[in-house]
Amino acid sequence: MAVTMHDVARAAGVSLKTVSNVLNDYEFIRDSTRAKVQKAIEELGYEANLTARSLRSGKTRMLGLVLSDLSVPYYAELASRLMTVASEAGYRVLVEQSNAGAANELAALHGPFRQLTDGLLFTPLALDADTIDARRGSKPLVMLGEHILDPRFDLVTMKNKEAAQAITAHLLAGGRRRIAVLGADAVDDADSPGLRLVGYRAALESAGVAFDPALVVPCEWRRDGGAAAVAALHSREVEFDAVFGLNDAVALGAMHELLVRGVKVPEDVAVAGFDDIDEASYSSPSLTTVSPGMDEIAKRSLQLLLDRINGKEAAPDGVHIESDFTLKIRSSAP
Amino acid sequence: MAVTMHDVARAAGVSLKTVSNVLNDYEFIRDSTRAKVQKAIEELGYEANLTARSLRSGKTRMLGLVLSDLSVPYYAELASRLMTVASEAGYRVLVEQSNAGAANELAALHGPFRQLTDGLLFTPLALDADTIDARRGSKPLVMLGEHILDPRFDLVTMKNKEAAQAITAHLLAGGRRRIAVLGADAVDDADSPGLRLVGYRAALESAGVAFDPALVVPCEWRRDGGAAAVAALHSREVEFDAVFGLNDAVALGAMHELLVRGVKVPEDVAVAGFDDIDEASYSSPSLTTVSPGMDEIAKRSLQLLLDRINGKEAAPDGVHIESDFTLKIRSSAP
DNA sequence: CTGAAAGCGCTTACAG
DNA sequence: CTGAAAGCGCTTACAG
Repeated sequence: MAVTMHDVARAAGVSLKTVSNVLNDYEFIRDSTRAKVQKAIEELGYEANLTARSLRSGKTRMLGLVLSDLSVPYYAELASRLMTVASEAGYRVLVEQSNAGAANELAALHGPFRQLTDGLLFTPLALDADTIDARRGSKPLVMLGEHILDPRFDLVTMKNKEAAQAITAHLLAGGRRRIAVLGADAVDDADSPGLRLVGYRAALESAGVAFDPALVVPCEWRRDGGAAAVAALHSREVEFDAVFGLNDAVALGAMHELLVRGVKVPEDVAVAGFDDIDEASYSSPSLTTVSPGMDEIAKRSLQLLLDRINGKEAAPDGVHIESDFTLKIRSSAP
Repeated sequence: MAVTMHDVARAAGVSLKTVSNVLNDYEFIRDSTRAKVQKAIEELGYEANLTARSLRSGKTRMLGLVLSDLSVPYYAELASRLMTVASEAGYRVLVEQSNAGAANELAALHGPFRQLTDGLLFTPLALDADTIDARRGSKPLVMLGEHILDPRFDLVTMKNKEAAQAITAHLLAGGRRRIAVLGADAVDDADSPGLRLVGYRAALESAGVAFDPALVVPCEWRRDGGAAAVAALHSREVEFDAVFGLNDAVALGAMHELLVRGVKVPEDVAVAGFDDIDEASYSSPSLTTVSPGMDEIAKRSLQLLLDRINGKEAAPDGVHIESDFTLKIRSSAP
């Protein structure tokens, strides 16, 4: 049996409430009383029972993080940073992997997972805004990423269009004219791929280069997706002098496939990505990409969520935070 | 206010205990009673309060996972698999990052983190066996990795020595004679680096190749560590025709640095790693490495922990599980 | 500034 | 097979 507040109260010769007051930093306690209680806590090695505290207070001091798959480097790096920031604020992060499945996303939105957390950082990939709004529950919910862009929600996003436009402009400035885009459907939508494609087209237009739908190849946002997309371009005999992978994994997979096929990077084909995961600095050649400001995203999304939890942010509509980006020019597209 | 068991009991016209029996799949309930209760649960949308259940039962159905840094690909991939396996067993995984610091490891071993979990998967890097044993607490604890090899603990390890020996033998069979080892001190100890170094030396000996301490370069097990180690070898003008990075990150960082310096891989220098992270298949050239059986490690370590929690594994001494390895021969060292 | 009491929502002996 | 009661260890009004 663990030591309880009762034991501490008895040892210190005070009531339960007084122990509670000391534990919760209540202001008006006589110094002598506080000292007695703290001495008893030390001597008995008392540790507050978090479960009991949660049951009574209704707060768990855990935050939920829903993402598709923790083994995806971008998510792993984001989760790691979020945990660090959360821990400084006295919170833990409980991760739930959705595998981008609607059923899993729905399950994370209420049910046990939600119950265990005081607020949710949610990267939706399958559900739409109305579905989420209908089941959002009463606890704070902050959306990460671009799948949902709806003023009803708190959103933390990156400047997808502007960043994609900037990196495409960089490729164009390097003399590239046939820039393949890997990871988007030719259909424009408001999702991350769609927004990045819009940026790509805007850059082409500014440079007076015609858009060729044959250069747009849909694929999974993974290394093998990028590799398969390059293979598809080759088998269709589409010519290109640059590749813009809509995330780093796609770009790195594409680069691998190009090099395997004897294509020189960047001499024959320049390669650019998006995310600036750690690996991008250490690939060979190192990968030109966009840094979407992951530190800023981690810090500000967590702060927003905590402000909602503590009632410090009271805007009735959603707050929209957009992180800044920077171009990382490396060897794959100098 | 959420719906409680009281509400369900009232709606179904039964007692609290009966509702509890239905929820906990107690055998001897009349079908008609069970049906009544289930109907009430459905209609009211009742969900059990996990915090209350935990307080009463002393079980949280959460498992702790302590590792140095979730943004390290090997740990991210392991955590992802563990979460998937745990979730199938009805458990969640709470991750704690230690940054390989003794204070953090100690804090994870008891205190709030331990309280929140029914058992711990622990990757110690800083603490020694005696310190851990003194504070291990009463809840199940399974050690991952080789830092602690002590029969007092349940251990899940990989065949470090044998695997390192096998991959070194592969490099030797390819005609390499000056194989640099990155990521070990020249001192043999029983830790992962030490064991892998022992395997390396055993392979040299079998092949009748003399061991040269100048080829052993200590470094952090990260991409930048591998890169720095290659730079150090070059500045010391040590000649070598192969690199064995003691994990994939080191090998990939080393390969990057070699290519940047105009060294051809594998023509001039062959490169091999250890771990078989996803990235190893997609680097350029793709990385020859050892797959330590991460799926097996995830499954068996979790099973062992659950068996301890449920009292199914009662061996008084620690159980030692060793996963099998396979060589992955790729382009960096064919 | 401190105390006595109630109650968060469950599970678990104990009866019957 | 089911019920009434106690209690897990806290926090929170309510008094004083």
